[in-house]
Amino acid sequence: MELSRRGDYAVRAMLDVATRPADRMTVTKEIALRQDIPPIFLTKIVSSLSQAGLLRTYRGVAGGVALGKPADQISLLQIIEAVEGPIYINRCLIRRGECDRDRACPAHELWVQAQGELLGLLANKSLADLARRAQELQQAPMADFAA
Amino acid sequence: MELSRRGDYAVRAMLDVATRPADRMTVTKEIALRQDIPPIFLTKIVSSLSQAGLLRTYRGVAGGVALGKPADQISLLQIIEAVEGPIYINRCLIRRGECDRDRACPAHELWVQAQGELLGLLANKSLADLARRAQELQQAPMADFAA
DNA sequence: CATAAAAGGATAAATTATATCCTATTTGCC
DNA sequence: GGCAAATAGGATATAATTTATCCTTTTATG
Repeated sequence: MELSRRGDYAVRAMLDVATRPADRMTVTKEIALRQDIPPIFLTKIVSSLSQAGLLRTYRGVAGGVALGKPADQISLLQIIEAVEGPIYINRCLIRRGECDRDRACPAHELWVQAQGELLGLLANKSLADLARRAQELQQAPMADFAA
Repeated sequence: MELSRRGDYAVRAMLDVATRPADRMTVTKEIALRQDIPPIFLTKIVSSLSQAGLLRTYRGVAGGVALGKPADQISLLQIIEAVEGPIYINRCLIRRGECDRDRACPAHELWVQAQGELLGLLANKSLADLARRAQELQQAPMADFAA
Protein backbone atom coordinates (compact mmCIF):
# COMPACT_ATOMS: atom_id res chain seq x y z
CA MET A 1 0.00 0.00 0.00
CA GLU A 2 2.81 2.31 -0.81
CA LEU A 3 3.99 4.38 -3.69
CA SER A 4 7.01 2.78 -5.36
CA ARG A 5 10.23 4.68 -5.69
CA ARG A 6 9.58 5.12 -9.36
CA GLY A 7 6.51 7.13 -8.49
CA ASP A 8 8.21 9.09 -5.77
CA TYR A 9 11.19 9.83 -7.98
CA ALA A 10 8.96 10.79 -10.88
CA VAL A 11 7.03 13.33 -8.84
CA ARG A 12 10.16 14.88 -7.44
CA ALA A 13 11.84 14.98 -10.84
CA MET A 14 8.85 16.63 -12.47
CA LEU A 15 8.68 19.13 -9.66
CA ASP A 16 12.36 19.81 -10.10
CA VAL A 17 11.88 20.57 -13.78
CA ALA A 18 8.79 22.66 -13.11
CA THR A 19 10.59 24.89 -10.62
CA ARG A 20 13.56 25.61 -12.89
CA PRO A 21 13.65 28.52 -15.30
CA ALA A 22 11.56 27.40 -18.26
CA ASP A 23 13.84 28.88 -20.87
CA ARG A 24 16.78 26.64 -20.02
CA MET A 25 16.99 22.90 -20.49
CA THR A 26 17.46 20.68 -17.48
CA VAL A 27 19.80 17.72 -17.60
CA THR A 28 18.78 14.47 -15.90
CA LYS A 29 22.13 14.06 -14.21
CA GLU A 30 21.63 17.35 -12.42
CA ILE A 31 18.10 16.44 -11.42
CA ALA A 32 19.44 13.20 -10.03
CA LEU A 33 22.02 15.06 -8.04
CA ARG A 34 19.65 17.64 -6.65
CA GLN A 35 16.93 15.13 -5.87
CA ASP A 36 19.18 12.33 -4.70
CA ILE A 37 17.98 9.81 -7.25
CA PRO A 38 20.21 7.11 -8.80
CA PRO A 39 21.16 8.78 -12.13
CA ILE A 40 20.83 5.80 -14.43
CA PHE A 41 17.57 4.79 -12.85
CA LEU A 42 16.29 8.29 -13.41
CA THR A 43 16.94 8.06 -17.13
CA LYS A 44 14.48 5.16 -17.25
CA ILE A 45 11.89 7.15 -15.36
CA VAL A 46 12.42 10.16 -17.58
CA SER A 47 11.94 7.90 -20.56
CA SER A 48 8.53 6.80 -19.25
CA LEU A 49 7.54 10.37 -18.54
CA SER A 50 8.61 11.34 -22.02
CA GLN A 51 6.60 8.55 -23.63
CA ALA A 52 3.57 9.75 -21.70
CA GLY A 53 4.11 13.23 -23.10
CA LEU A 54 4.75 14.77 -19.70
CA LEU A 55 8.34 15.60 -20.54
CA ARG A 56 9.93 16.51 -23.81
CA THR A 57 13.48 15.28 -24.18
CA TYR A 58 16.29 16.53 -26.41
CA ARG A 59 19.40 14.59 -27.26
CA GLY A 60 22.82 15.86 -27.98
CA VAL A 61 25.25 18.26 -26.39
CA ALA A 62 22.80 21.02 -25.56
CA GLY A 63 20.10 18.49 -24.81
CA GLY A 64 18.10 17.75 -21.68
CA VAL A 65 14.49 17.67 -20.65
CA ALA A 66 11.66 20.17 -20.40
CA LEU A 67 7.99 19.94 -19.53
CA GLY A 68 5.92 18.32 -22.25
CA LYS A 69 3.00 20.64 -21.57
CA PRO A 70 2.05 23.47 -19.24
CA ALA A 71 2.40 22.50 -15.59
CA ASP A 72 -1.26 23.19 -14.90
CA GLN A 73 -2.21 20.53 -17.42
CA ILE A 74 -0.14 17.86 -15.73
CA SER A 75 -1.79 16.06 -12.84
CA LEU A 76 -0.04 14.07 -10.18
CA LEU A 77 -2.09 11.08 -11.25
CA GLN A 78 -0.68 11.33 -14.76
CA ILE A 79 2.84 11.44 -13.42
CA ILE A 80 2.44 8.43 -11.20
CA GLU A 81 0.58 6.33 -13.71
CA ALA A 82 3.14 7.19 -16.37
CA VAL A 83 5.83 5.35 -14.43
CA GLU A 84 3.85 2.79 -12.46
CA GLY A 85 1.03 1.96 -14.80
CA PRO A 86 -2.59 2.29 -13.76
CA ILE A 87 -3.25 2.44 -10.03
CA TYR A 88 -5.35 -0.27 -8.48
CA ILE A 89 -5.97 -0.16 -4.78
CA ASN A 90 -6.82 -3.85 -4.80
CA ARG A 91 -6.46 -6.72 -7.20
CA CYS A 92 -10.20 -7.13 -7.57
CA LEU A 93 -10.37 -3.79 -9.37
CA ILE A 94 -8.02 -4.74 -12.16
CA ARG A 95 -10.60 -6.58 -14.15
CA ARG A 96 -14.19 -7.42 -13.53
CA GLY A 97 -14.70 -10.91 -12.18
CA GLU A 98 -11.55 -11.06 -10.12
CA CYS A 99 -13.30 -11.09 -6.75
CA ASP A 100 -17.03 -10.94 -7.35
CA ARG A 101 -17.26 -14.00 -9.56
CA ASP A 102 -20.78 -14.93 -8.75
CA ARG A 103 -22.14 -12.97 -5.79
CA ALA A 104 -21.58 -9.28 -5.20
CA CYS A 105 -18.88 -8.46 -2.68
CA PRO A 106 -19.26 -5.64 -0.17
CA ALA A 107 -15.50 -5.24 0.17
CA HIS A 108 -15.34 -4.62 -3.55
CA GLU A 109 -17.64 -1.63 -3.14
CA LEU A 110 -15.34 -0.22 -0.50
CA TRP A 111 -12.31 -0.53 -2.74
CA VAL A 112 -14.15 1.20 -5.54
CA GLN A 113 -14.94 4.09 -3.23
CA ALA A 114 -11.46 4.33 -1.73
CA GLN A 115 -9.83 4.15 -5.13
CA GLY A 116 -12.18 6.80 -6.45
CA GLU A 117 -11.27 9.22 -3.70
CA LEU A 118 -7.55 8.63 -4.01
CA LEU A 119 -7.51 8.96 -7.76
CA GLY A 120 -9.73 12.00 -7.59
CA LEU A 121 -7.34 13.71 -5.26
CA LEU A 122 -4.34 12.93 -7.43
CA ALA A 123 -6.14 13.86 -10.61
CA ASN A 124 -7.15 17.26 -9.24
CA LYS A 125 -3.70 18.17 -8.05
CA SER A 126 -1.57 19.67 -10.78
CA LEU A 127 2.14 20.03 -11.06
CA ALA A 128 1.53 23.77 -11.16
CA ASP A 129 -0.12 23.56 -7.73
CA LEU A 130 2.94 21.86 -6.34
CA ALA A 131 5.34 24.24 -8.00
CA ARG A 132 3.45 27.23 -6.64
CA ARG A 133 3.47 25.73 -3.19
CA ALA A 134 7.19 25.06 -3.49
CA GLN A 135 7.77 28.72 -4.16
CA GLU A 136 5.68 29.72 -1.16
CA LEU A 137 7.64 27.41 1.08
CA GLN A 138 10.92 28.74 -0.22
CA GLN A 139 9.94 32.35 0.37
CA ALA A 140 8.78 31.64 3.92
CA PRO A 141 10.92 28.75 5.05
CA MET A 142 10.06 29.31 8.69
CA ALA A 143 6.42 28.52 8.02
CA ASP A 144 6.82 24.87 8.86
CA PHE A 145 7.65 25.76 12.42
CA ALA A 146 4.09 26.92 12.83
CA ALA A 147 2.68 23.67 11.46
CA MET B 1 0.18 1.23 -4.67
CA GLU B 2 -1.84 -1.81 -4.02
CA LEU B 3 -3.20 -3.74 -1.09
CA SER B 4 -1.19 -6.91 -0.55
CA ARG B 5 -2.90 -10.27 -0.55
CA ARG B 6 -2.50 -10.47 3.18
CA GLY B 7 -4.72 -7.42 3.50
CA ASP B 8 -7.22 -8.62 0.95
CA TYR B 9 -7.38 -12.07 2.52
CA ALA B 10 -7.70 -10.59 6.00
CA VAL B 11 -10.67 -8.45 5.05
CA ARG B 12 -12.43 -11.33 3.35
CA ALA B 13 -11.72 -13.69 6.22
CA MET B 14 -13.02 -11.24 8.80
CA LEU B 15 -16.11 -10.65 6.73
CA ASP B 16 -16.60 -14.38 6.45
CA VAL B 17 -16.49 -14.76 10.23
CA ALA B 18 -18.75 -11.76 10.74
CA THR B 19 -21.44 -13.12 8.46
CA ARG B 20 -21.58 -16.55 10.09
CA PRO B 21 -23.87 -17.38 13.00
CA ALA B 22 -22.12 -15.89 16.03
CA ASP B 23 -22.92 -18.79 18.33
CA ARG B 24 -20.88 -21.30 16.39
CA MET B 25 -17.13 -21.37 15.97
CA THR B 26 -15.64 -21.01 12.52
CA VAL B 27 -12.67 -23.09 11.45
CA THR B 28 -9.94 -21.49 9.36
CA LYS B 29 -9.85 -24.36 6.90
CA GLU B 30 -13.48 -23.71 6.05
CA ILE B 31 -12.89 -20.00 5.69
CA ALA B 32 -10.03 -20.76 3.36
CA LEU B 33 -12.25 -22.99 1.28
CA ARG B 34 -15.14 -20.57 1.07
CA GLN B 35 -12.92 -17.57 0.39
CA ASP B 36 -10.44 -19.30 -1.84
CA ILE B 37 -7.41 -18.52 0.29
CA PRO B 38 -4.37 -20.82 0.68
CA PRO B 39 -5.23 -22.58 3.98
CA ILE B 40 -1.80 -22.56 5.59
CA PHE B 41 -1.25 -18.96 4.62
CA LEU B 42 -4.56 -18.08 6.19
CA THR B 43 -3.46 -19.50 9.54
CA LYS B 44 -0.66 -16.94 9.57
CA ILE B 45 -3.07 -14.15 8.79
CA VAL B 46 -5.50 -15.35 11.43
CA SER B 47 -2.63 -15.37 13.87
CA SER B 48 -1.90 -11.70 13.17
CA LEU B 49 -5.57 -10.82 13.49
CA SER B 50 -5.70 -12.67 16.76
CA GLN B 51 -2.66 -10.88 18.14
CA ALA B 52 -4.32 -7.59 17.26
CA GLY B 53 -7.37 -8.66 19.22
CA LEU B 54 -9.63 -8.66 16.18
CA LEU B 55 -10.18 -12.40 16.35
CA ARG B 56 -10.28 -14.71 19.29
CA THR B 57 -8.93 -18.17 18.60
CA TYR B 58 -9.57 -21.46 20.33
CA ARG B 59 -7.40 -24.52 20.04
CA GLY B 60 -8.39 -28.10 20.26
CA VAL B 61 -11.04 -30.30 18.75
CA ALA B 62 -13.99 -27.94 19.09
CA GLY B 63 -11.77 -24.96 18.42
CA GLY B 64 -11.81 -22.31 15.74
CA VAL B 65 -12.04 -18.57 15.53
CA ALA B 66 -14.58 -15.93 16.48
CA LEU B 67 -14.65 -12.15 16.42
CA GLY B 68 -12.49 -10.62 19.11
CA LYS B 69 -14.95 -7.78 19.63
CA PRO B 70 -18.27 -6.57 18.24
CA ALA B 71 -18.18 -6.04 14.50
CA ASP B 72 -19.07 -2.38 14.84
CA GLN B 73 -15.92 -1.81 16.85
CA ILE B 74 -13.66 -3.29 14.19
CA SER B 75 -12.61 -0.92 11.43
CA LEU B 76 -11.24 -1.90 8.08
CA LEU B 77 -8.14 0.06 8.91
CA GLN B 78 -7.54 -2.08 11.98
CA ILE B 79 -7.89 -5.23 9.93
CA ILE B 80 -5.47 -4.14 7.26
CA GLU B 81 -2.89 -2.73 9.61
CA ALA B 82 -3.06 -5.86 11.74
CA VAL B 83 -1.68 -7.92 8.89
CA GLU B 84 0.34 -5.38 6.91
CA GLY B 85 1.62 -3.09 9.60
CA PRO B 86 1.00 0.64 9.52
CA ILE B 87 0.00 2.07 6.16
CA TYR B 88 2.23 4.65 4.57
CA ILE B 89 1.27 6.03 1.21
CA ASN B 90 4.86 7.12 0.63
CA ARG B 91 8.20 6.48 2.25
CA CYS B 92 8.61 10.06 3.34
CA LEU B 93 5.76 9.61 5.80
CA ILE B 94 7.38 6.78 7.71
CA ARG B 95 9.58 8.99 9.78
CA ARG B 96 10.15 12.68 9.85
CA GLY B 97 13.25 13.72 7.91
CA GLU B 98 12.99 11.11 5.19
CA CYS B 99 12.20 13.55 2.38
CA ASP B 100 12.11 17.03 3.84
CA ARG B 101 15.62 16.99 5.27
CA ASP B 102 16.23 20.67 5.13
CA ARG B 103 13.64 22.51 3.10
CA ALA B 104 9.94 21.78 3.22
CA CYS B 105 8.60 19.64 0.38
CA PRO B 106 5.29 20.37 -1.33
CA ALA B 107 4.92 16.75 -2.40
CA HIS B 108 5.14 15.75 1.22
CA GLU B 109 2.09 17.84 2.00
CA LEU B 110 0.18 16.08 -0.73
CA TRP B 111 1.03 12.68 0.66
CA VAL B 112 -0.06 13.74 4.10
CA GLN B 113 -3.41 14.80 2.71
CA ALA B 114 -3.91 11.72 0.55
CA GLN B 115 -2.93 9.41 3.36
CA GLY B 116 -5.28 11.23 5.72
CA GLU B 117 -8.22 10.74 3.41
CA LEU B 118 -7.49 7.11 2.73
CA LEU B 119 -6.97 6.24 6.37
CA GLY B 120 -10.02 8.22 7.37
CA LEU B 121 -12.16 6.28 4.99
CA LEU B 122 -10.85 2.95 6.21
CA ALA B 123 -11.08 3.94 9.85
CA ASN B 124 -14.70 5.00 9.50
CA LYS B 125 -15.79 1.82 7.78
CA SER B 126 -16.58 -0.94 10.22
CA LEU B 127 -16.79 -4.65 9.73
CA ALA B 128 -20.43 -4.33 10.77
CA ASP B 129 -21.03 -1.97 7.86
CA LEU B 130 -19.62 -4.52 5.48
CA ALA B 131 -21.52 -7.39 7.02
CA ARG B 132 -24.79 -5.46 6.79
CA ARG B 133 -24.09 -4.66 3.18
CA ALA B 134 -23.29 -8.29 2.49
CA GLN B 135 -26.71 -9.27 3.78
CA GLU B 136 -28.41 -6.66 1.62
CA LEU B 137 -26.61 -7.91 -1.44
CA GLN B 138 -27.53 -11.48 -0.67
CA GLN B 139 -31.19 -10.65 -0.22
CA ALA B 140 -31.37 -8.71 -3.45
CA PRO B 141 -28.76 -10.36 -5.66
CA MET B 142 -30.20 -8.77 -8.77
CA ALA B 143 -29.32 -5.31 -7.50
CA ASP B 144 -25.95 -5.28 -9.20
CA PHE B 145 -27.61 -5.41 -12.56
CA ALA B 146 -28.90 -1.94 -11.92
CA ALA B 147 -25.45 -0.62 -11.04
C1' DC C 1 -5.26 -41.62 24.37
C1' DA C 2 -6.64 -40.28 19.70
C1' DT C 3 -8.14 -36.54 17.17
C1' DA C 4 -8.74 -31.92 15.64
C1' DA C 5 -7.68 -27.51 16.03
C1' DA C 6 -4.37 -23.31 16.37
C1' DA C 7 0.84 -21.56 17.21
C1' DG C 8 5.01 -20.68 15.54
C1' DG C 9 9.75 -21.28 13.59
C1' DA C 10 12.25 -22.20 9.47
C1' DT C 11 12.50 -22.04 4.86
C1' DA C 12 11.35 -22.37 -0.03
C1' DA C 13 9.43 -20.31 -4.18
C1' DA C 14 7.90 -16.65 -6.81
C1' DT C 15 7.35 -12.09 -7.92
C1' DT C 16 8.49 -7.45 -8.13
C1' DA C 17 11.35 -3.50 -7.48
C1' DT C 18 15.59 -1.37 -7.90
C1' DA C 19 19.62 -0.51 -10.16
C1' DT C 20 23.41 -0.95 -13.43
C1' DC C 21 25.91 -1.99 -17.83
C1' DC C 22 26.61 -1.57 -22.50
C1' DT C 23 25.77 -0.05 -27.02
C1' DA C 24 23.32 2.98 -30.11
C1' DT C 25 21.62 7.36 -31.58
C1' DT C 26 21.28 12.26 -31.75
C1' DT C 27 23.07 16.93 -31.67
C1' DG C 28 26.14 20.90 -31.14
C1' DC C 29 30.53 22.72 -31.72
C1' DC C 30 35.42 23.12 -32.99
C1' DG D 1 34.63 15.23 -40.07
C1' DG D 2 35.32 14.15 -35.40
C1' DC D 3 34.73 14.74 -30.50
C1' DA D 4 31.91 15.41 -26.56
C1' DA D 5 27.59 15.40 -24.21
C1' DA D 6 23.25 14.14 -23.96
C1' DT D 7 19.05 10.73 -24.31
C1' DA D 8 17.26 5.66 -25.90
C1' DG D 9 16.74 1.21 -24.94
C1' DG D 10 17.81 -3.77 -24.42
C1' DA D 11 19.72 -7.02 -21.35
C1' DT D 12 20.75 -8.29 -17.02
C1' DA D 13 22.06 -8.35 -12.22
C1' DT D 14 20.84 -7.55 -7.38
C1' DA D 15 17.97 -7.06 -3.75
C1' DA D 16 13.85 -6.99 -1.32
C1' DT D 17 9.44 -8.42 -0.50
C1' DT D 18 5.60 -11.30 -0.82
C1' DT D 19 3.51 -15.49 -0.89
C1' DA D 20 3.30 -19.99 0.44
C1' DT D 21 4.50 -24.39 2.53
C1' DC D 22 6.56 -27.72 5.87
C1' DC D 23 7.26 -29.45 10.26
C1' DT D 24 6.90 -29.62 15.10
C1' DT D 25 4.53 -28.12 19.21
C1' DT D 26 0.74 -26.91 22.10
C1' DT D 27 -4.01 -27.06 23.50
C1' DA D 28 -8.48 -28.91 24.14
C1' DT D 29 -12.27 -32.39 23.49
C1' DG D 30 -14.45 -36.69 23.87
